[in-house]
This record gives sequence, C-alpha cells and structure tokens, in this order.
Amino acid sequence: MGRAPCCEKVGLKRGRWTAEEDDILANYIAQHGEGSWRSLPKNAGLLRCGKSCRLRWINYLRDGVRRGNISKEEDDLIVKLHATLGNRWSLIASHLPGRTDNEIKNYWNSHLSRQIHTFRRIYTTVRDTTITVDIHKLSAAGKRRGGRTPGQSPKSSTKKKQPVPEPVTNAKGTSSTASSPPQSDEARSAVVDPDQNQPNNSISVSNTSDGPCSEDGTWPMVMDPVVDQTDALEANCTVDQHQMGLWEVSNPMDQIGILEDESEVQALLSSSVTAESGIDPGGLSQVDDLLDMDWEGFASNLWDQPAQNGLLQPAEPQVATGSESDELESFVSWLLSDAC
DNA sequence: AAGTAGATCAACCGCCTGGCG
DNA sequence: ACGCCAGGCGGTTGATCTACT
Repeated sequence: MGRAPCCEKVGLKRGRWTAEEDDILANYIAQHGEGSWRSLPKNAGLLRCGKSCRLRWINYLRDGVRRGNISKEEDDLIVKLHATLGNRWSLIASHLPGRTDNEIKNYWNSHLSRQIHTFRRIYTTVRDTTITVDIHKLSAAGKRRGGRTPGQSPKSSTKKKQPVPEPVTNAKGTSSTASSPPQSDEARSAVVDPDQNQPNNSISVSNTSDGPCSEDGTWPMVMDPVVDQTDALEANCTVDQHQMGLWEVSNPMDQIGILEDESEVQALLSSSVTAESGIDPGGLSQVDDLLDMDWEGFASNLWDQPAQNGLLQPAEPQVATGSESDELESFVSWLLSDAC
C-alpha cells in the first residue's frame, strides 16, 4: 500500500491557475492568513489541492515575490551559493530576497546548468597537452537550433522570469544528488560510447611532462579535481581514453591558457599532434571533433563516473564537518561577503 | 508556411521532516 | 516511543513558446 495522497484528487482542477482562482486564493489568505493548506481550498471554494494552493501563494501571489530578470549580482550569488549548498534551493532562495526556490531551481536548470564547468587543480599526466577551450564561444558557433532565447517570456505568460548563469558543485558529500547538472543520454554518449568503448571525439596529444600515473603505468593518474564555475572549461584533452571510458582531464599549472577562438584551438592541436598518436598531424578532423565535442557532457560525465580505479576522485566538499549548520551558515556568510 | 528541435517555467509528484497527541 | 498529519522540499513533467530548417 502506498502512502495516502495529500488530498483527494478526484474532481480537483489541475494545471495553470486562472486570474479568478488567484483572486480567490489571495482574498482568502488576506482574510484568514496562511496555513491550514489542506482545508484552505475547501474553505475558499477552490477546486485545488492544498499543496497547489500553497505553491501558488508562495511562488506567485505572496507579497514580496519579485518577478523579472535575475540580475548579474543575483546570478553570481546563486552560483556561489549553489557551489556551496548544492541543490538546496530553499536555502539558496533564503539568501535572495523575493526569489523563490522554484524560480531559482528553474533558473539554474535552464540557464546555469548549461554553462561551462572548469576543472582545475588536476595533476599532470604522463602524456598531455593542456587545451583550454572557451566553451561559450565554441557552443555559440551555430549549434543552437531553436527555443526561446534567454530573457524572453511567453506572450501568454502574465509573469516574467529571468535567466542566470550556473555553477557546478562537487556532488560528493553534502548533497547526494545535487552536483551533476542535468545531462541527456545524448550528451553522455558524446563523451563515450560504452558499446564500442571508444571515444567519439579524439584529440591528439604530445608528451609534455612527467607525472603520476596509474599503477600499471598505462593511464595517467588524475587527482583531486575541483570543479569550479568559470567562463571556460579548462581541460587537458588527451588522445587516449582510459578503460573506464573517461577523458583524461588535466591541468598542468604551467600550461594553462585560454583559447579564445577556434583558430587558436586548431593551432594548438596541430602543433601538438604526434605521429605516435596515430592521428593525422594535420589534425583537422580531430580539431573538428574537439569543436563538436559536447563539453558540457564531458564535464558532467566526470561526476557521473564513479571514482573507480582511482582515476577520478572528486574533492571533498568544502563545508563538512562539525556542526554542519553552523559551519554552513558561516561559510555562506563568508561567501556573501566581499572576501570572494 | 509548416514542421521540428530545443528552451522556458508553472505546476505536479512523492518523499522527508518536525510537531503534536 | 510511536503514529499521524501538515508543511516543506527537490526532482520531474508537460504546456507553451521561439528559432531554425
């Protein structure tokens, strides 16, 4: 037997709220106050579930609810808070006056989760070439096919909402499901084809430095990756893909750089291709693969893959031990300060 | 002009938690 | 200590819209 439903759904209206329903709900709450959500619909004469009434009130009708575009400051704050708190939307919303958890959640899922993730502080690999790609510019190169552009609102919608950028959190720890941005199967397969165990996108590399490697010496060891939100994805793309089907991600500190456009990427790739890799030194097809690669899926995939064989080990959350709530609050305070 | 793909976001669903008897 | 209940929360869905082919 399942849990009893929160309310009797038979005969209840669902879907979008009408202006009349909004008026009824707002008037009732103005007279009787919030609370008693289960009995509210009946008392107010609404054919709605109590939860639906509560949601409508909290997210749209309540005083102080801000509508409209999310500012850059709010955007930044959401990014910071999400990096710390994960998908604890209500907690994040509590730091943004007038914003609701639902709005922030939607904003994150539709805007920020698509933004670029940066992987940094990763030890060097045995054979690597660091390629830092400005994903924003690459992804803007004509892949979008349709859809409402950010900031646009449906004409029929009476409420306006806004867009924001997105952060990435280290999922391990504080929030079990919070960290990985939404990722489609399609995006996932763009990184690895499990059936063929072959990378769908290959990039050649040259051996530029020594560094830790796996015990058998076959695969470069990648340690202590930290996901951070920036404007670029800094990824060391090696030709090889280890057995787990993951791209190596590395970031030798002495090789970091930002490639501003495709020509720079091509130039770098062309110069770093080695005959040993078995890839055409011209590298153009590989460059195309790089440019077509689903970087977001690539980034997300890192968190989706368990840290098997120790190749990828997500860093511990920055807020963890002791009195969690106290530390969390103090860390959030720090985030909200000018310290960062 | 029509069809399609993808973006947006309001609303729903089900689980979790805390209060109370 | 236990069970029930209401409210809260995060994940997901689906309608609607626009850009693109």
